Amino acid sequence: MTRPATARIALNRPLRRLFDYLVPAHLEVQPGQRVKVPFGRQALTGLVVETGVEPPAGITLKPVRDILEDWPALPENTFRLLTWASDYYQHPLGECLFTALPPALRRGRPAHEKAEEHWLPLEAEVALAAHAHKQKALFETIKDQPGITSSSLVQLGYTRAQIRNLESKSLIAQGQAPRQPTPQEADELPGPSLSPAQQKAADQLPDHTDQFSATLLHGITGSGKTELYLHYLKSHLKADQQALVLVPEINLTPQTLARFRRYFGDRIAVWHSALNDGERLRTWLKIRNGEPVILIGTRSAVLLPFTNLRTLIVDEEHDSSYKQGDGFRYSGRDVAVYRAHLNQCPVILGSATPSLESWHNARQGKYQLVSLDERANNALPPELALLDIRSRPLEAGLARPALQAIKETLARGEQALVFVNRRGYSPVMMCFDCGHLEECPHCDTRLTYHRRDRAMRCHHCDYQQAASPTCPKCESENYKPVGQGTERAEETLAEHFPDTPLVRVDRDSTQRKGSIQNILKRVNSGEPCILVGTQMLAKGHDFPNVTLVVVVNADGGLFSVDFRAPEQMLQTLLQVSGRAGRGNKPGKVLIQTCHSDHPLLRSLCTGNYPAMAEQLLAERESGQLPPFRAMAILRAEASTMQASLQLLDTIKPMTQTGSTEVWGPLPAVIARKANRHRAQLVLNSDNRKHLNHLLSHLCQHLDQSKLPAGSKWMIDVDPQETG
DNA sequence: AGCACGCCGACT
DNA sequence: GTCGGCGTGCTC
Repeated sequence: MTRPATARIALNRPLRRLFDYLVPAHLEVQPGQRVKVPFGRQALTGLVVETGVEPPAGITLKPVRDILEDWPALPENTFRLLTWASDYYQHPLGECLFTALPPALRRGRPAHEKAEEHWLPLEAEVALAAHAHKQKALFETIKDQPGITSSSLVQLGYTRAQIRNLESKSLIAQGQAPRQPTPQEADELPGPSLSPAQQKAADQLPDHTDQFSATLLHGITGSGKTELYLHYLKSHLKADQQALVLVPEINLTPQTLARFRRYFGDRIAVWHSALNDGERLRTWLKIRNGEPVILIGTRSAVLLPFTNLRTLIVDEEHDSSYKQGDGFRYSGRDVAVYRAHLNQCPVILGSATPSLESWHNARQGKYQLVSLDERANNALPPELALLDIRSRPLEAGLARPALQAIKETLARGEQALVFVNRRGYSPVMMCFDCGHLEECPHCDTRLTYHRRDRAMRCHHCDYQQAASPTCPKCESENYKPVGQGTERAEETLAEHFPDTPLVRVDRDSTQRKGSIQNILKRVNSGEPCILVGTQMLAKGHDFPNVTLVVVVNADGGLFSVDFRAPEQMLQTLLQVSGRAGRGNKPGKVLIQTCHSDHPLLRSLCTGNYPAMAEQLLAERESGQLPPFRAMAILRAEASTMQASLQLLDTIKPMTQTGSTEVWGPLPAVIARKANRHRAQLVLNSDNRKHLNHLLSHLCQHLDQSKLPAGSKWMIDVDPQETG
């Protein structure tokens, strides 16, 4: 008796289980392949996990309806990577596997792209109605860049209707794409030239792209890490090989891209949240087909189905945005390291302020440490100084000496940057008579005041209301914003420096597409100005004429409940300090604080990150915190706090094993979000393997047990936010 | 997650 | 009498 052909299939559903199907004789399936299957009374796209399985007893299998293509959408190494990640992060396999597919393929669409439309001009000049500015501009763009694609035009702000309009007037037509340089030609483009210090670092980078190595590249701000990446890829990546460069979302600017394109031409491809479904599918197919792309991408790019990936680079590896904050809570950086291991290829982690995890790994010899401690172009490191603001009069947060320093900087024809560390300092409206603070009706948070549209918003749910001109409680008119938001700093600076342009950079002022580009262009013109802004200013940008950085308040991270706060504070402050003095003029950084004798701030002023990292690591070790132990958080939410705590209380006994210490259950720092009451149990283990097994058991148990209505739980492995 | 089934309140 | 609210249970 021969067994019928069967397949075990993963579905894009939050279910920690797989489903078995019969495979009809006329179909052939293999792991990683997309299939269409009946599920309840719906038809879903599934991914084959295993074939020839013994189905559980007492279940009548349904047959696979069809295959979507006869090749595996997920090649073996990508499949193995995701299987590992599903187990490591305790997230359902189906959802993990589907994150590696572009939206079109998740929905069961066919795996080929619509041909790209390329446009050519048919006339040399156009006679259009005088008011048709957009159409004229569109025509000019096509004339300047013959062969430009519809999607590029849409990105430039034109609409498909406008394109169709010009086509109907026979002014443009679809035509041949400009010839793409072949990989060989891209290979012949010159590489960047390196300074002696850069060359010395380059010589220490791994030689082989066919064996695993992990390198931590610690390069101070302005030392030219990107040149090193480019040089490395130029000299080691072969013409038929693929590479991945992971970057934080906000670092993926047209400037970064242009730098890579200069050396690799059209071998460069991008992957980030702003791509549309068509662009996603096209790039996904390129990668799946093994085209020798160098992909610049954000977090999720590490999950793409590369078939010949020979080098991984993680830029700004300390950046907390590499950790996904909901759903499949993976770390793009950590998955990249594992992927390099699976592929037997090098991974380079670069940062001016490496994460303590990576620093620890380097110290233990798991990663090779390569240091680049000279700035490029003979620029000097900035000089850092603390400015104690205890009992000094402040004007919207700025002390007299800080204002004086700004004045002197402007007088020299240079630019100043005022950095507002907004963590914990959102502009809140307060009544100065009765002390009333407006709270979100659905969350345990304060509402934040947005001057632009006079709105009060909650940053944790979608609640908003109009700002009242008087105190909602006592109707006093003495109702004003407190704290040091960028808007207030901007006002005061405008009063002090009426003749100097002020440039504000924060989420509000840069929401419009391309507005940050305009801002940067203006700053780079070099005219004296004052930049005022938040985190967005801290990273990556190169402002050659900024010679002074003022940090309005450095104290946010010193006494936080989150154990990562001091690390993140130092990283942010060093990154923003790195904006000063990148050109040929020396830079100065003034850090306002109420704790000028705090050892962390003192060592910050030395600018010596390795010493700071050692100090922070010593604290982590004495507290038995990561990276000295593995941490996972079991979070619960329910309609009451009591229900959340109770759920965790019943689970707690299961988590107490020899190698695991358990804290809690405790209410989360923001105990109520969108009317859900949240609590958590923190698990700490000396042994990552034990912790992983414990979590697997826990999931199994929780999946089987019936939870009270409305209760939910989730697991966060290597949590970034402990609140 | 969907989707259906199921058992109680306000509509023609 | 029924349309529809969302609680609960199941999906190979």
